[in-house]
Amino acid sequence: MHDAALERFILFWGEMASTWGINRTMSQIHALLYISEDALDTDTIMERLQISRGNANMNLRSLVSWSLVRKVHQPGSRKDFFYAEKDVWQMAARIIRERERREIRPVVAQLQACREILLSESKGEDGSLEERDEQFIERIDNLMDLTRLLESFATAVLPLVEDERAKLRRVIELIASWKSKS
Amino acid sequence: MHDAALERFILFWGEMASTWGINRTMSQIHALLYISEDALDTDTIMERLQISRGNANMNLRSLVSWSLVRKVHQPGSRKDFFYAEKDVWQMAARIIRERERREIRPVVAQLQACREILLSESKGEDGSLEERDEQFIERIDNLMDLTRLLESFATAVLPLVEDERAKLRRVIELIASWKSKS
DNA sequence: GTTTGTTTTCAGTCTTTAGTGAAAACCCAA
DNA sequence: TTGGGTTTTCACTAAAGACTGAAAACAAAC
Repeated sequence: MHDAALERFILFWGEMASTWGINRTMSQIHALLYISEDALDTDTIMERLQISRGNANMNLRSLVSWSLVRKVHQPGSRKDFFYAEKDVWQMAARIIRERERREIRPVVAQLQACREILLSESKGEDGSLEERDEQFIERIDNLMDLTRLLESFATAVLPLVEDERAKLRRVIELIASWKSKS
Repeated sequence: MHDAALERFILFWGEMASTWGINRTMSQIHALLYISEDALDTDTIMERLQISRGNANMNLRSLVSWSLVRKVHQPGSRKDFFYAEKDVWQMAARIIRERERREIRPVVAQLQACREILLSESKGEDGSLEERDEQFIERIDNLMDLTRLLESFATAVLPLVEDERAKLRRVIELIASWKSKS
């Protein structure tokens, strides 16, 4: 039997997720499904992880929205079954894509907003900026550069993960883009 | 005055951090120090962010342990003052290094432990493994590969950020290591 | 349209994480 | 070694986030 190992895997996978700001239960469900060859239904997951139906439902939907798990039908049953992506490269790619979309992209917008507030509120009588404010803007700009690099890196690295053959070509492009930034 | 912009920057920087599993206040202190040209003392930070002494102290220490902020002395005062790293590339490098050390590195050890439990508990009478368990081990191994790639990527990308001149050389090595893995 | 099996929602509760503030420890100068 | 300024600790409290369970909504079969 491999129950002890599975138990341990599920627990630590959940812990790890929570240090990265991801819901613990969501990650535990993911761990369970990743190891299961078969698609599982909600009741099986509830029982295995000792969680409520609401909790299972919410986190399964969340996993589906991250494209890490998909709903599948099982002929002869009206229930939904859930099956996890098994290719770790695809897994990584999907996590990168979603975090980029949900959490990196909005940062540029926020920084831009700060920049605009600064420009509109900081102008002196003669339209010039104080040194202090110029420095502030410069630091905001530096963060924007960093954020944009992260974004472009994410988009550059994704096809690399998803399509083995495209790897080298994309890395070359990546180097070129780094060179032009420095 | 740039107070509205600073306020906004501090708030959203804190929000962003918390979606990445980083303490909100720690990140707000960091935002404040990053924008300040001068080193600030604990009381100034407490007053500016409306937080308690204990909270300020704890999070400042944490920022120092991440190498994002350093304690500095101010001649004529017995207080500690705090000054944030201003180079965003250094900042990124330090965050990557710490997260790698604290949160990626232990994953390999945990996965290894799962693997060992599996091997020791799953052997049949004849020392062979069931198909189910072999599949489990294979999936654990795939996660270990991914984790190791993340690790090696982190170590490869760090000098690249820290030393502009080493950039190309390291990327070349990176490509080589990817090639040998695929 | 009704029954039956299933999923979804959500107000209330629980758990976990973060923050407070006062007391203790620390540390230097006198 | 004593005193005053400063930092650190920690038991307690507050806030945030996650979970529950029962009721409502839904959907397929009859």
